[in-house]
Amino acid sequence: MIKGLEKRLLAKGIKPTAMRLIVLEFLSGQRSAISLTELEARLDHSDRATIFRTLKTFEEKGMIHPIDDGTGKTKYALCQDECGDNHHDLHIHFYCNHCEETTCHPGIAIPEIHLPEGYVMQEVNLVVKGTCVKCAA
Amino acid sequence: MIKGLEKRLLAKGIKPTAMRLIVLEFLSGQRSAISLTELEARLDHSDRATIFRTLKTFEEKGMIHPIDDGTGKTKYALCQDECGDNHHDLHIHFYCNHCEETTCHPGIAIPEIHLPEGYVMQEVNLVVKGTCVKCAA
DNA sequence: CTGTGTGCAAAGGGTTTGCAAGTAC
DNA sequence: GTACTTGCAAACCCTTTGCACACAG
Repeated sequence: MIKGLEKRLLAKGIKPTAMRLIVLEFLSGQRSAISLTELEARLDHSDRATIFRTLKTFEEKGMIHPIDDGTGKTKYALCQDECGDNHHDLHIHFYCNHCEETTCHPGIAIPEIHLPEGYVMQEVNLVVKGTCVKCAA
Repeated sequence: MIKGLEKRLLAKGIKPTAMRLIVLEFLSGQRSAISLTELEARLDHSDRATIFRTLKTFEEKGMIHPIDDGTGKTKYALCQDECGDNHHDLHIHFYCNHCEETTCHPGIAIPEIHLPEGYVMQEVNLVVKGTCVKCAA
């Protein structure tokens, strides 16, 4: 199990330290995006700064992507394998007003957008807010 | 001129104080959204907290809407008259990576999004980042 | 030895609140 | 007088950096 995680880190050019494996393992077991503060709380014996830098490293290497869901706290989620280089949040994020969880929905592509003449689009961030399937029941 | 602004405040049920008129006047002359810090800098002799509460009041009364463009700073822009009650950012916001200005584009509707079964959509936040027409030239 | 990773502490940057004085009705 | 605004100050929250120690190659 840990072996698999190590390989994933190495594949992205990240040296697999204990801390990084722990963070990656936690992210793998998460289906929703998680914030730095939340991570710190879940991973005992861990320092905010260290986790922060771990996340930054992961982000640089294209292992995770940051999500700004409008709560003011940046959350992180694992990239899909297909992410490749330009993993610029090319999918929809859903924020549930009830459980306050943010989830990725790679299945739903971002619809085409027609900007006015002269505008150049580089990134798109689409956050849908509402009630998730768990909370709607 | 000030008369017109006063009427707009009264129409929304906001008591037109000096401070509020100043803030509203400034917002009216802005084509891009503006943050609290920026507003404080532009409006001399004004207190951050006062402007903050003024903005909150405006927001509650549906006079302006907050925009989270991913910069970490909440920005505000006047609502269109058509906003009505459910002025939940039903239009696209464009953030220019060059001039760092965020603009509203009410003309571009948010495309329809098909969520998975069981999800209830309440709000949509769509921020497109790139280069605006001014900076692209 | 040398470079990288970690932990503690503290600085930063922005938002938000408490409280007392001021203003309008 | 009563209710609402304003201004100053400070608390807050999260993110980010500095610095010294630990560790691996």
